[in-house]
Amino acid sequence: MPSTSTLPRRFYRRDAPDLARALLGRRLVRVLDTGQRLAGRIVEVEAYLGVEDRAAHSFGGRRTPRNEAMYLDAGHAYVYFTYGMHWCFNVVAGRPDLPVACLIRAIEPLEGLDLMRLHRAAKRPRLTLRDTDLCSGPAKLCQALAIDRSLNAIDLTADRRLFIENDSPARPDRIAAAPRVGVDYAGDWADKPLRFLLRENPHVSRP
DNA sequence: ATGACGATTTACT
DNA sequence: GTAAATCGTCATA
Repeated sequence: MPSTSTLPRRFYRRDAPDLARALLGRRLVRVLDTGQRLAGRIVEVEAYLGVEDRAAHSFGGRRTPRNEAMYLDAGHAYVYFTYGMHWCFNVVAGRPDLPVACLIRAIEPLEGLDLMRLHRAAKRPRLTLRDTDLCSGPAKLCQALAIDRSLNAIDLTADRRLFIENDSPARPDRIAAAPRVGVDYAGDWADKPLRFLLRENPHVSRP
């Protein structure tokens, strides 16, 4: 019987591309106030490299109330609001005061699918939700797992509401790299292969 | 005080 | 394929 445990601080303390690859295959777990457990396997992650990365919120050393969590120690959560309606969840990488992070773009739902479906379908009665529609995007998975501002800046190595378990990592030969999504404004940085995903996995945000 | 803009998703032609 | 939805955040004044 395989045992799992919450990933420790040292797991997160590395540069963002390394952490992004290492996160693939791990289990992201959300425990609601009711005790209900929701979880999925991480299948797609993007790396944001910090001050030199034009696509990053911390580009040029920018530090505002919104992105303050990027400057925390590795293993903290950076949750931000965008497009007037969506939340996105990042895992902070690096070390304190280095504003680098990994955006979790998709997970393969494993636990609590019925509740995920309810979360996703709220106010969207016309939407037919296949399993592959539940968590196949950064804002979709936040909806499904009920991740919002209340979880910004929490410590993923210590918080009982949101953490990542030490499941088997993805085999390196199963990992593909591609340009990041939605960062066309970032010039040269838009083309760099900083999006990592599991090959031929149907739960990624796009092939 | 104001205006432009999103690390997106969904609906529609 | 295109466009709407929708508003917090930030830079500028």
